[in-house]
Amino acid sequence: MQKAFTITPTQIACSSCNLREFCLPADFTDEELHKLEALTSTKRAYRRGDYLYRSGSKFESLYAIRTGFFKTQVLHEDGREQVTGFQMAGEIIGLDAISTDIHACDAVALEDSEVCELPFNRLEELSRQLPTLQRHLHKIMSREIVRDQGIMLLLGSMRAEERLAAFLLNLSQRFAARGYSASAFRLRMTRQEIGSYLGLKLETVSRTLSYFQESRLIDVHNKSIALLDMTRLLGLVGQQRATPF
Amino acid sequence: MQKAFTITPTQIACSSCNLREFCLPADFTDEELHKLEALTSTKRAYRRGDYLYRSGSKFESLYAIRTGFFKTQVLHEDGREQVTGFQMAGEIIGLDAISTDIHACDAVALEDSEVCELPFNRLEELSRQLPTLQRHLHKIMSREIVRDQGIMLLLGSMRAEERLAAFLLNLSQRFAARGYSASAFRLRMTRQEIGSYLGLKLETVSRTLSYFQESRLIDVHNKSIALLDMTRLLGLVGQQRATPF
DNA sequence: AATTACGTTTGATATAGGTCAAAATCCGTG
DNA sequence: CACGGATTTTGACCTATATCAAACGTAATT
Repeated sequence: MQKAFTITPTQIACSSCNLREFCLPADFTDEELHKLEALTSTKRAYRRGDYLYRSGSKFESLYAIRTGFFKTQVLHEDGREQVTGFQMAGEIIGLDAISTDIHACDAVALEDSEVCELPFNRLEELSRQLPTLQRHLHKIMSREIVRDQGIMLLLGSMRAEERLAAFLLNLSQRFAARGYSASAFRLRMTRQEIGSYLGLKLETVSRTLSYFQESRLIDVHNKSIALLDMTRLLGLVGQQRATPF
Repeated sequence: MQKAFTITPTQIACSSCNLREFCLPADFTDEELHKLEALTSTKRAYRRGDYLYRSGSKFESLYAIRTGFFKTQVLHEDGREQVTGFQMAGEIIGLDAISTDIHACDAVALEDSEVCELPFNRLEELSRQLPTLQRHLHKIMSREIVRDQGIMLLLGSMRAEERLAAFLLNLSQRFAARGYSASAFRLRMTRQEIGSYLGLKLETVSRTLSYFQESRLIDVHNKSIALLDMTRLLGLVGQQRATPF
């Protein structure tokens, strides 16, 4: 059996799954590591456009993204859709389904991706035995709640420019945390999907990006984007309007 | 020792706490019931305007609302505030703090209220021993995630009328679930707080309510409100605009 | 009962972002 | 490489909601 976890300065990284969010503070016995390894062993590949799960389908497992990029969306009866999040490597997806045992949203791959399936029953069982894992699971769920509240703040009180700036900086941070460039990356989603996430129309997203470009804040060409001035971008967030006077 | 739980057709209700959300499917031993009872024994009273906890303070416990009404809000650096929820009897509050051990929002009593304190360490410990409790805790957290996603949909894609209609119907449902009238109740929050929650200015809230009143959908006088036509109100939600033709 | 502070309503006007439309660009496929 | 569909950009115009301001109610306080 290969070693399930490798030591890093402050954390243990799961080698089989590359689960940033699932990385755990140390001290497990070999026995426990073995169990954790077993839990995360089922991997699966998805092509761009594939559904990881659909709203309404039965909940069995959480999914940990190994590589790739997903979006989650809820569909309103009348056809309106709301993108509720973009998920990347190391993030856990499917938490919303625990409440009813039915998935409450769709999860769609935005590029070819790999995920680890985490059967939830076994995860619960294991987390009864391993307080560290239990605590970790709770933190992951809580973090999702905090994230959602941040989006409420964004949707409820920010102007288009602020929303977009916050969005770009958030992506930047998450790429950086994974060892990619914080200042240049490829957007995996369309303007329409960005708009849905941010509560804006795609035209507004496009216009605002163009405006950022003129202002030398960013450099966009289609899906490639470079953040040229993070400081000013950061300054934009939390500005009721562009410099009161 | 008084009996901790009383049987209802499908659930067990916690007598000490009146914890709708904490009600659990049956089969606990007396021993287990005793432990649950002990967990939920610390009660506390709050006056209108009191803070249950503040953003930035250390996380120790979740709180189950026994009676009364709270709001939770996050404050942005620049002074903007976003109300992230209104909580009533039987609901659990404080889940956001688990992620960092620091409260991420304020919780403020909107009327005189009573809460049960649930020390989180002991809750985790107990839920390791009682799978039913564990599952329940997970469902509560997941339900919060689903709720938040619903609000994202509301904030991201609904017009003012829809938002308000959805808001009123949501309150109505929750009052009804607690045995109060579904069609007449007192709003515990100001127009400003409603607006913050719904991503609208207080004037827009006021105007929209006035418009609903003219349309004989509701009857408002200050904080007392009666829903006169729930069907039409429901029809409003999910309408891109008022009857296309 | 008078005073004050706070919350609400309503009106007039401004504006951010939506809508509709056309052109430009990108990308996958035969 | 050329085609066709999807995505993006840009323009012109419109509207829902914000903003500013004033009057009005309501509820707590003395």
